[in-house]
Amino acid sequence: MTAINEKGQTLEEFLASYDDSIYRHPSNTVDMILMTVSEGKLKLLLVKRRDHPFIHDWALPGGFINFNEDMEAAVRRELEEETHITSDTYFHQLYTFGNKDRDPRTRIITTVYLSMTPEENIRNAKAQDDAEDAGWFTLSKNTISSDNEGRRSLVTLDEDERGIHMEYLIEDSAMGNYIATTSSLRDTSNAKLAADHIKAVNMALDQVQHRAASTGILFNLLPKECTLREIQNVYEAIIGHKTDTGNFRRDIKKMLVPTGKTRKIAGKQAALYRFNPMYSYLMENL
Amino acid sequence: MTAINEKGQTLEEFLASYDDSIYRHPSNTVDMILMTVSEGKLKLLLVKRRDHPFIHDWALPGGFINFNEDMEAAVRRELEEETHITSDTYFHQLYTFGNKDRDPRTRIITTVYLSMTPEENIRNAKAQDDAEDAGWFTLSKNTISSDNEGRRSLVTLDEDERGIHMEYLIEDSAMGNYIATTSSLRDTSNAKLAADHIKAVNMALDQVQHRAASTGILFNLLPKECTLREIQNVYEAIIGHKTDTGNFRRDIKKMLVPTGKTRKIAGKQAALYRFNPMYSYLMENL
DNA sequence: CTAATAGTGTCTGTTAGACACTATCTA
DNA sequence: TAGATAGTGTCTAACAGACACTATTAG
Repeated sequence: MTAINEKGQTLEEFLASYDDSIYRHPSNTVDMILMTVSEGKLKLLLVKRRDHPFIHDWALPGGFINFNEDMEAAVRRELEEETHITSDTYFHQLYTFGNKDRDPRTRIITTVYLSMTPEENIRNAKAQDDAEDAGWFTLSKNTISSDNEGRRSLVTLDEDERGIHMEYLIEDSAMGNYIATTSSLRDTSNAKLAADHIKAVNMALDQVQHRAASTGILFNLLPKECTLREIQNVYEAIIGHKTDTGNFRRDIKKMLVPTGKTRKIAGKQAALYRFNPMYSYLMENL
Repeated sequence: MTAINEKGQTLEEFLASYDDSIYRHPSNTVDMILMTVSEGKLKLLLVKRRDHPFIHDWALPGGFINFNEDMEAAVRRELEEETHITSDTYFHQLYTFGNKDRDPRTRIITTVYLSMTPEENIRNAKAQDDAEDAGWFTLSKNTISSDNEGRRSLVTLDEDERGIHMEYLIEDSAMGNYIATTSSLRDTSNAKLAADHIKAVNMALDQVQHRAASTGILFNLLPKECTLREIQNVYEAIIGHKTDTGNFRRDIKKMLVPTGKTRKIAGKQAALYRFNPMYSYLMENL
């Protein structure tokens, strides 16, 4: 392991002479799509920015990655700050946004993580010091037109307590061999999302809706043991419409193990199940 | 648009006083999974590192993102350097790797892009100044065991001219609601991949194999007009095994438009088709 | 004619959507 | 008993895998 480079340096000598301070470097942040299901609706946490830039806009919670901090550690830190829970919250990487002009402060490259937690794990996420407010927004996406040229959809974010309504037009169109997506604020609403956050929200919605059917991702929104009806309620909140109970039960059972236990809300007792990720299609799929 | 923050600053005043030079910043790079199909095999371009760190290891081609350069622009720049073509090469973002110790030089956060190009577009990719060699490696992945606990697979990278063989063991196992993946160099081979590049290679293989069946991604490996047999050859190279011709033709035609033209290699003339991305399942899927 | 490539037809088991039905518990 | 929740059974159309078959061209 004492290989030498063309300048005759060992690795240690090379590293000692390595200096990248002559270059200006981007800043790196993590942002967080934090989803939960509450009252049969898919919800997203947004914080209202207290300072420039994008002052008073609603933004994804997030922050800078410390130089000596793993990206996942930064996500966990942000999650704990927002949800006040230290237990493991599920998240996975969604996308990295790095357009050079996406933030007026400096070059900021942000990696967005999609995280989910059961409603009961959230202790009233409250505004942090960099936010003047925080709220859970109901998320939905509806196709308004679709043909061989492309598809147009509407992504809406609603917060009832504060009466906030945001509406973005998403256009997917054929570009050679792939689909290009653009998004634009639709009406002169009373609020808007900061920076390019609508892109992340739209990607997250698409991904969650797609994976809800083929992977066990929705179990991150449920307690470890749950009834078939609870699973179906979460599924319907994600996809945005009702689905057939018989068919849903027939199919979801392939991913479940009965616990033998039961629980009752009203009427008949309901059997409790546990999710086994290896039984799901996760292995075959992505 | 002259909103004022709590310090009484306008956006302009805020930006003038903004200074993040007191923090040490990570470096940001893009790396590239460049795939093509040649002689019925899925190939990946790797370059052999000329300098520390990971000297003499095989690595994904890539480089630093300039401070004033969009990430996609950096990818295009790297692609042109490697393939010597300026025409549009397809690519999409795969994943961002940012563990704090992944590179001994400094904190380096790299975003990996998956790109594909038809074989005829490659002008003999040659080693750049930071590489002492470059080669196209045949990629394959085989499951060696699978049960309710997890799955073990082997990813192999082979280069015949130089007689290079690399073999990595990939282990997927159930962790709560999701699947954790680990990878390890399997045998004491004559070569290995730099840094954490095997993770990116494995993710890329999984993603391409999965998407080959449900999206039109493989058309990025083909000329604009092609025969059904050419499409099937590329498909089989990606998934790594033969498939039924009748069934494949029946299904792939849903994404295609006949051009009316024909072409002949030997035997019967073959009809030429063109891919229409909107006919594919891309819209419904991810 | 044969060899080589291109392309079709059909059977069958599995799956997905639609929908009508039964079961258990409380008040 | 009614009302609420839990859970089942069945029909059918669409789809996917297996596989046998026909078509066109060169020499």
